[in-house]
Amino acid sequence: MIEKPKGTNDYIYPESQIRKQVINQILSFLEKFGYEPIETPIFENVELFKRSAGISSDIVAKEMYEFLDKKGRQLALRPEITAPVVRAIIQNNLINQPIIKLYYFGNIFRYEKPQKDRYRQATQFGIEFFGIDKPIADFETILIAYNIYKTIFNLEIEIHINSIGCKDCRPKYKNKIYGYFINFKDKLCSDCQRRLEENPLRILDCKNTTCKEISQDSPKSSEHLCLNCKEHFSKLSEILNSQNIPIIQNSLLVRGLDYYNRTVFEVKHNNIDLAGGGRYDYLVNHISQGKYDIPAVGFAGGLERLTNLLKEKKYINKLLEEKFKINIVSLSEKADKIISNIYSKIIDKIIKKNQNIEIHLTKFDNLSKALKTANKLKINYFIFIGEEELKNDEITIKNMETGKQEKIKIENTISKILQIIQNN
RNA sequence: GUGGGUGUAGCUGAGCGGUUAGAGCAGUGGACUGUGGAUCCACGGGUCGGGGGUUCAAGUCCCCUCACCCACCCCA
Repeated sequence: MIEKPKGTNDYIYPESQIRKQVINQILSFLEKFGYEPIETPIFENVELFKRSAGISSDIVAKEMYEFLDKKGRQLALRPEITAPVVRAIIQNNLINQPIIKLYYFGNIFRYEKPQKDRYRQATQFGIEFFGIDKPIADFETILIAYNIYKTIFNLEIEIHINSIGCKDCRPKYKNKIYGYFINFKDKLCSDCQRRLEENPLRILDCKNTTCKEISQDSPKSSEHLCLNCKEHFSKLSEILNSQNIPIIQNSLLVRGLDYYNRTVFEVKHNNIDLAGGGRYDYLVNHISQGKYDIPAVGFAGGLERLTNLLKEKKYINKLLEEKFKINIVSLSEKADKIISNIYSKIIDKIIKKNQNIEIHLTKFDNLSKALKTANKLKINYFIFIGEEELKNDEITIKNMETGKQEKIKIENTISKILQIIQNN
């Protein structure tokens, strides 16, 4: 037996149905804000990720699925989707538009040790908003992320938010942090001793008790922002507060991708990170190698974390409401043609009227079995022709809930069925 | 990548050195051959995750391996 690769999943009913409905709700919601869909390849040149998400991030440095194709091109399965979107808007000359609002939905791949909520092939949705560097764009992005979880799925969430500064103030802050932690080097955990040299900001994120205590008195990013960054962040906070978006200012929040600047945020439920994002004003410049310079902000959310959570919350029952089901059954070889004809006509009408019903065509030798099967399928109306009906050119229609049934002439079947559908 | 736990029928669980691996649910057939859901009866289904070892004897003990789960790490 060949089994699926580690960290991957098959999604079968009912989970496949839940996923479909959850993602449909999210995507149609995003379109209300004027976002348009974009699709990019699931593999790209390795360089795209190394130069954007950053060589110092674990995602790129340790977790990428890299491979050579038959001509020796260095490729990678995408570990995130922001860099590909940026690449795509540059390559397709969308860059001249004053603002660009895009959303995506697709798989990402990370070579990690799998657990619940964490798979090697995962599904992300997200938005990217290009063209506005003002806090109002950050606000819109956070508002959308908030409403996806709060309004659509009714989840209690926290928005953690921070500003990590810009290319002017961030290096200075980094130096301060380094200068602070170097004094405690021996007390830091082994990971943090390594981080101190690679990216000292990450120490702020450490869960080790000693490191946490040391971090308490470290220089706070909010106190080391330049005036512009400080103003940007305080304006954003003001707007969010005025709209009663429950934010938690978390000066220890540092995100794992190198391209962020200024605003970074995470959407959390209990301790689960549902989504993360922020501003990346230099990424377009970076990927276009200095040709274009466009500010941007966005976020990405994980579909699996959301659906796993919804399963626990029993929200899914709502998503799996039964459709109205009709079963058309032949009980005799001689009835097959008539039944098939009725079936195809009904299907034709349903398609034209866009009715939300489910229709099953079955064939049994014995009525008892046919009914048992219909029962398992949770059929609402059971319609059949057997020897008895054939004698008088009739068809029997049975309501499975009440058990009531009636015989009608075959030629009246379609209009009767349509009438039943209409009434339900 | 580090540490820990789990893996027995389609699903959920017993069994923890000793007959032919046991149960509930699900499935199939029948009681009931043109009327379902209920009940009763019968039946089918297992390389006990995989490989190796210890032993007269291994689902049970040991080693390796694979997968899943948990805590780190990291992150969606």
